[in-house]
Formats: sequence, C-alpha cells, structure tokens
Amino acid sequence: MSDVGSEESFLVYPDPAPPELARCLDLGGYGWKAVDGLESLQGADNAPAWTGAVVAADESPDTAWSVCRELRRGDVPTEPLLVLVSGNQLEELESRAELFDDFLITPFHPRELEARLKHLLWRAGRGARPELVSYGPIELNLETYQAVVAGRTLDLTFMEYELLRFLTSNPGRVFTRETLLNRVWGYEYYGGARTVDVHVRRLRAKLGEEHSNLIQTVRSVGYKLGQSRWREQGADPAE
Amino acid sequence: MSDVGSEESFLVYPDPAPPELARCLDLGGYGWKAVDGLESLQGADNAPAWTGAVVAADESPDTAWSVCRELRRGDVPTEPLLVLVSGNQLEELESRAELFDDFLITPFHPRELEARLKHLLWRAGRGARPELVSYGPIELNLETYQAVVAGRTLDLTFMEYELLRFLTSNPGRVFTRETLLNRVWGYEYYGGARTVDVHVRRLRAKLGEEHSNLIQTVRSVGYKLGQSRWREQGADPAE
DNA sequence: TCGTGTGTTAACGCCGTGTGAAACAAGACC
DNA sequence: GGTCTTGTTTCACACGGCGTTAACACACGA
Repeated sequence: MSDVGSEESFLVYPDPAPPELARCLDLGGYGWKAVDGLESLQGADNAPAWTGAVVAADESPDTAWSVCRELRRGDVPTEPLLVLVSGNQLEELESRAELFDDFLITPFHPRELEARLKHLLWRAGRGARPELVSYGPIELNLETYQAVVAGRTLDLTFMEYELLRFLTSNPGRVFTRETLLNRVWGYEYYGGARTVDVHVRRLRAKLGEEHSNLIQTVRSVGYKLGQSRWREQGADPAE
Repeated sequence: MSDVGSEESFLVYPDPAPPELARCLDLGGYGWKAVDGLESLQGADNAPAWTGAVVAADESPDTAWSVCRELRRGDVPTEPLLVLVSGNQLEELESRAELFDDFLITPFHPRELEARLKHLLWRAGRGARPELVSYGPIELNLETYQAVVAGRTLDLTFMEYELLRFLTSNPGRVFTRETLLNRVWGYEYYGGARTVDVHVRRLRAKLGEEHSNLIQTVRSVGYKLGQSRWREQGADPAE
C-alpha cells in the first residue's frame, strides 16, 4: 500500500472501493484497505492498522449496515466511522445513529470528504496528521519544530531549521547561495554569501559525522541535500 | 420565531437568520432564537433554553467564529454546535476544529440539515462529551474552570486559563504569538505581541518552578506546551 | 475607593546570526 | 610535479534581534 509508516489508514467497504473514494483517499495521502466483509479480518487480527473506517452504504445498504454493526462490536468500537449514503437514505440514518460517527452524501465533493475525515480524526483525539517532511534519516515535524535524524532529536536554531526544512523539501536539487538566501532568508541580499556556508557547516556539525554528508556541496554551484530521486539507483558513472 | 413544538431549541447566528435555515428549523419543529452576538445573552442568562447552536459562517466568517468561540467558552461549552460554511471555506475548518461539532456546506439540502441536527442531538444525549483536558501533570476541568497541576489547584485568571487550555489542547505544537492572539484572545491584533509573553510569564510563575518548563519558548517562532508525542523518546544520548 | 485583571512600555541580558579572514582543498595551467 | 587560481571550510568575534522581567497604566467590579 503506502510507504510512510506514521500515517492514518482507513478500512473501506466494499472491496472494489468506489473509484471516487479511492482516488480521494489516495490524493489525501491516506492509507486504506478495501474489504467486502469482516470475516477476512477476523482471520488475521494481528495488526489492526486502520485508525478509522469509511463505509459506502449507497449501493448495498443492508450489508453495509451489517459491516458497520460488526465494526462497532469490534475491539475498538469507537473508531471514527464515516458512512456514504445517497440523498434518499437520509431518513434511515436516524434509526441507525449508533452505527456511524458522521455521514457524507453521494455524490460528494472530494474536499468535503477530506474535511470530514480530518474532523473525525481530530475528534478521535489523534488530532490531524502532523505535517511531516522527511528524507532518508531526516524527519521534520513542521508543527513542533522538531528535527530528528536517525531517531536522534536535534537541537536546531531557527535558521538552521529553516534551511534544513527547505533543503529537505526539495531533496536532490541543487540551490545556489543566492537562491537559498532568497528562499530561506527571504529577502534580497547582496554580499555575504558566506552566510550560507556557515549555516551549512553548523547544520552538518549538528547532523553528526555519519550524516553530515547528507548536505553535499556542488562545487562552484551551491548545495543540495541527498541524491535526486531521478535515476536514484541508476548509479551515475561519475559517482 | 417558532411555537415550540418540541423541547429542542437552537441558538442561531446571525440575527436575521438565513431564510432557508429558518424555514427548515420551523418545518422540523425546532424552536430557535436568532442573535447577532452574545452580549444580549449575557444580560439575561436566566434560562439558557437552547440545547444547541447553528452558526452560519458563510457570510461574515470572522464574527461567526467569534460567536463560536464565545459559545465554547460559555457555561455549557460543549453543546452541539453546527456551522454552515461555503464550499471554499473547507480549508479553514481544520484550524478551528475545536469550535464546532459538525459542519454543513451551503447551499444545503433541508433533509441533510435535519439529519445532521438529529445526529448531533442523539450524540449529545449520550453524553459523549470530553469535559477534561489534560497533559502530563496538568488537568483542566472545562466545566468548573479549575486547573490542577500535580494535584495542586491553581488560581488562574480568565485569560491565563484560556491560554493554558489552548496550549494543553494542542500539546507539543508551536504557535506564533499572532496565532495565539487570534485563537485565544480571538480578535485581529496589531502591535503588542508582548502581551503573549507577559501572560506566558505569569502562567509559568503560577505553574511553579518545577513545572514552569512545561511551556517552552521556541526562539523566533513562539511558544509550545510540553513535548510532542511524536518521537518523544528521542532523548539526546549525549545527555 | 481599593483590589484585581489585563495590556503596554522600557530596560536588560543572552544567544542566534552575520561577517571577515585565515586555513584548506580542488583543479587548471605551465 | 609545482604553482597559481578558484572556491570551500573553519574559526573567532561583534552586533543586534529576541525573550525575559519588572514596573506602570487602564478598565472594571466590589
């Protein structure tokens, strides 16, 4: 499914997930797994990795409500559960109020789906997914201003963090000192291109010896972080 | 207004209630009262007869959110609160997740409004309200406005409590002074960002010496409370 | 009137930040 | 290979932004 480990993932019904729903979940960066029933899950209840569920009840309502009922009976009965219903199913919601946390009318707007998922996750106490930027061993939490390299927390100053964030957001790309000054420092700048050098040096020092080479200098051009994802393992012969 | 058929009644903003909203509430048999602000209510706090609120935030969002904030601060801070937003306001919902329980996109279908109201009332009737906020040694009782740190009751002023509540509700997250002024104080603000500093200082003083470091300053960014739960164990090995 | 809560102003001190120069590395040219 | 040139790394230091703190000003209710 997806590569990032820390993200939210949803259980989706039915198994060939509605195309629109699948597309929106993918675009939102959520992991998801479509099932046609819960018997397959009961077999392998090893890691209930999903943090919520989205049940499309507009096609086959009866089995969909059964799935909701099963989910409510499960080990984590209060997980966020969103049902998709058609406009003429609104009346039957009242009698099934205990089977869902929120509902969405099909056809739906992708942004409404995302907004409802976010609010459900927030209410469930897990909060919105933290905005993360990562590359290799580097992980940046944009909300807490924390930087982690290979599990070790770094104590960065403001400019160091901003510089690392910019480089990590554009991995493998080379930036001239002027560009860095403009985009990170944020003002027109004359002279003092050495400022970038010094901050790169301090960053490398705090990254530690084994990771200091994450920031590479491209001679007479500038700096870049890591390797480009373009032809990553293509093993450039000049390397 | 409405002859109260059922015992449910809602507070509606703004005062000339949106016609569509008024009609639907009437048809649904709900009682409701439109207000343009909360100052009129504070005068006569005799019988808070409403069981919930519907705030139309699609016309004048700023004041609407202020009303939501006031409602949340009120005596019954967790009453069901539904906001009406336009389609292009979905993005701003995420940063105000604590100000509403459910939302509805305008223009709306009357039956969807009714379904959402019913579901909100059903959920409120089950008492699924988190009245407590806590982080580490901090415990806040939202009903009694009491703050406890490590078992010791604090005597906080109003703004101190609000600030601590906001920070505690979003632990580990860094907020700029401007953000704090907007979200805690609740109005647009120019100058005087030092106000936040002073209140933080007073809060730290009341937290006591051993817990004053719960509120951490992130230099040239803002303040945050505690450590993020994200990678909390990343203690520096050189320590 | 006093007492309390809240916002403002100014002084102070720290530490992040930028700068200059020296030391160093990498090619280029003869 | 030696030497010169160009560019990068490293160090030390001074300035200034930024947070802390205290003291004051104002509004409001008792």
